[in-house]
Amino acid sequence: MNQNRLDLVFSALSDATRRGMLEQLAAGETNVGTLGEPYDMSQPAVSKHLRVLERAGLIRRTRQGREHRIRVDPRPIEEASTWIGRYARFWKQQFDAVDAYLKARADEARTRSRTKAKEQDKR
Amino acid sequence: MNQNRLDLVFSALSDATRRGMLEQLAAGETNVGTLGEPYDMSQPAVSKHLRVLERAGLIRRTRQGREHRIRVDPRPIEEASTWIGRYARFWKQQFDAVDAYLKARADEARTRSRTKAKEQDKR
DNA sequence: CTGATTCATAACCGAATGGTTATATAACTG
DNA sequence: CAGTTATATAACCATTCGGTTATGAATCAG
Repeated sequence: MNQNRLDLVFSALSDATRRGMLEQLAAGETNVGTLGEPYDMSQPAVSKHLRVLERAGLIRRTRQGREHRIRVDPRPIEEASTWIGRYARFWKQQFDAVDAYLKARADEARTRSRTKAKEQDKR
Repeated sequence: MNQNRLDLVFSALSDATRRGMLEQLAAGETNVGTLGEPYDMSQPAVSKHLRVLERAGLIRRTRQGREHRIRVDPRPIEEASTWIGRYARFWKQQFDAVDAYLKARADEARTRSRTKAKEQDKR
């Protein structure tokens, strides 16, 4: 399908191994072997995970002799964070609004609990 | 593989159709048919996308007659937002620190070059 | 009851995913 | 030079994914 950047980033982040690699890279750039050490998988499997992260633009690599130094490129993460953050904020706000509404209604009900009979809800 | 919650959420978000559905749901809860209208795909395909969102905990459904009312559950998105937000903030901070360092070094180099020029004058 | 509407499920298909082993390439080491 | 090390690539495999068509089940309308 039409794989845009956001698709690739979220897809790359959907694997715990790859998220772990990114977190490991937060401690500083390393080579491929070191990145793969924590995981019980073959070297080609590690190589594939890195290729996925690279295709998503989440890492960059530079050759230093026979080693590949891997470092994070924070820009695509920033993009994804923006999307998801905007969305999360919207729902937090919705939740807070409903919360405030319910609280207000509870207060109101308390103050005129004897005068009011029954409220009809809309929708 | 060992599919934890974060895996499922990011995986669900990695498809533009599903992200679109979530955005559509921000306008309020709807039924399955309405959710699928914007997309050029069969009804079972829509149903499958909803199942993916549901497995990830991103939506909830309630039956009303023959219709299914779909609404967002914002909690898993909040979780994902937390992970990615923390990560994005870390890298922004790193970037800012490097930026500040480079700027400081540039300033220092500027003053040093003036000093060096003076010393050469002395010679 | 009959027929239409809303949705899910089953069965299938091709492509992508995540893993493997085996092999290739390039750089370092003695 | 030969041997070791770091990494990628190829070929393969099972599973998942995103789509399809066909069918089923429940509810609504006349």
